[in-house]
Amino acid sequence: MPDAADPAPMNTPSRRRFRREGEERRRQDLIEATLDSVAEHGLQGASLRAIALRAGVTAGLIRHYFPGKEELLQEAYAALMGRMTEQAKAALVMEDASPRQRLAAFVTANLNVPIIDTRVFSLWATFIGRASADPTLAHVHREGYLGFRNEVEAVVAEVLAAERRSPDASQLRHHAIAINAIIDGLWIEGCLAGEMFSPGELATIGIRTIEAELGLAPLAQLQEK
Amino acid sequence: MPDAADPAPMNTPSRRRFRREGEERRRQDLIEATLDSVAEHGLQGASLRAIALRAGVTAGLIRHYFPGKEELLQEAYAALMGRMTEQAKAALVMEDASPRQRLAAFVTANLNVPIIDTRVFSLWATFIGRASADPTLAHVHREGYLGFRNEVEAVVAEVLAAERRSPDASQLRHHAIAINAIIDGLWIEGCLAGEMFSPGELATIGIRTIEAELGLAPLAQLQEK
DNA sequence: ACGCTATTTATACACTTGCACAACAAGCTC
DNA sequence: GAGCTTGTTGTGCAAGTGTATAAATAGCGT
Repeated sequence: MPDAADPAPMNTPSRRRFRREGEERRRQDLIEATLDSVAEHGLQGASLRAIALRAGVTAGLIRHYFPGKEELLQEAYAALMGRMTEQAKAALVMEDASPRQRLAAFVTANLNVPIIDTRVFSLWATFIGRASADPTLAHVHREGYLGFRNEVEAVVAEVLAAERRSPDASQLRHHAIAINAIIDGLWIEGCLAGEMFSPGELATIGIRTIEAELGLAPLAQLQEK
Repeated sequence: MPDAADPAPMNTPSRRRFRREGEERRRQDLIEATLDSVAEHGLQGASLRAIALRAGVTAGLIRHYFPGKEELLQEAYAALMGRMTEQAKAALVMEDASPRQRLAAFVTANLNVPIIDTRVFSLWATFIGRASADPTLAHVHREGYLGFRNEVEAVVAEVLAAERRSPDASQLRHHAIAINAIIDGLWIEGCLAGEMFSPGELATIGIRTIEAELGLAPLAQLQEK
């Protein structure tokens, strides 16, 4: 049986065809391929060859864009964190909404797809497990965490102000820490055991718990039409 | 310069000295060495040779106690989870304590050393990052999580019963989910940024938030003498 | 004191890994 | 279209990986 896949068997240097992509495009593709590899097989499975295969290039090219594997992983983590916090904050920009509605929307957004997602959780856990040993990863995390918490603190301040309450800085900080913990904890439960919860259940629990934490009368039913 | 480190250079088969340990002892040592390796350098750094070096044996021995690396890692994770839930539950066995005191003690125990610990967190995150891809790890986690949540639910039921309140199963479940999330979330914050909180602060926040969630009057100050 | 056996070491092997470097060609500039 | 830059490929290498297996010895039963 002749080999139909190679019609010209003689003198085949047959180097692989390729296209030159813009630098930014290539870097993003490589970072995305890195995140996919890490999510599927962990840091162990994220070899340069596996990443390159996924990105549709050969392994050597990676060294042309990144000094080494470590830097690629760090940039990938930074990109992941950036996307996560960006999505979370996007839920806060609502015109013509009361602070309380914005807080509820924020919680709901954080406790549903696409933020509740096993792939993202897998990535988050894998990277953060190395944060205590890798100062660069630790720094990236710290930035994202503080940004998130400050965002929470700002909304909480608005909500309480709308209720004619004026908490001091310490109380505000405690509220933000607690609310952050509630969202994080429910997010983890949802990512790890999503099928144990009915749709929207986690968001409902989150809103109720946060309202209790802030001492707000639970008027959740009134908002439903 | 003569080699002072080898006083008998001729005929030195010089096989390494060793002691035979009991099976259980060796297995535990290997598991501990595995956890240490994973905590320090992640799953990538946990090579059989690194683990064996830490355990004071040679790499080949591992295959005498475990079918392969994967099984060793699974048993290590199971051992870790077992230890964590055991420590957590230990805080619940208190004689002559009101349900509410037991709940507070449970929260306090979970939000202080040794449960708040960067090494344990690093291990937890590393393993759980692989749980969505490895059914065995996922099962180990699920067991531990449900055990923990049921424990929480039981204490909550006692606390509410002592308050002459009789929640239905759904309310109880929601309380348990929320409280579990609060503890998990604060645990993560403490592990990742312990120096941002004063001693006992997380436990205080946790207790206050949980009491608000359960609708209990905050009599925390009264318990302080 | 002497085997016996199971624990332990040591070595070998096939394979993967990250990185270095030379060869090549895609596509812009003139 | 010729020439040049540089993005991209392919190959090579030393180090490290998990696993297999043979050789050695520690420590028990007798």
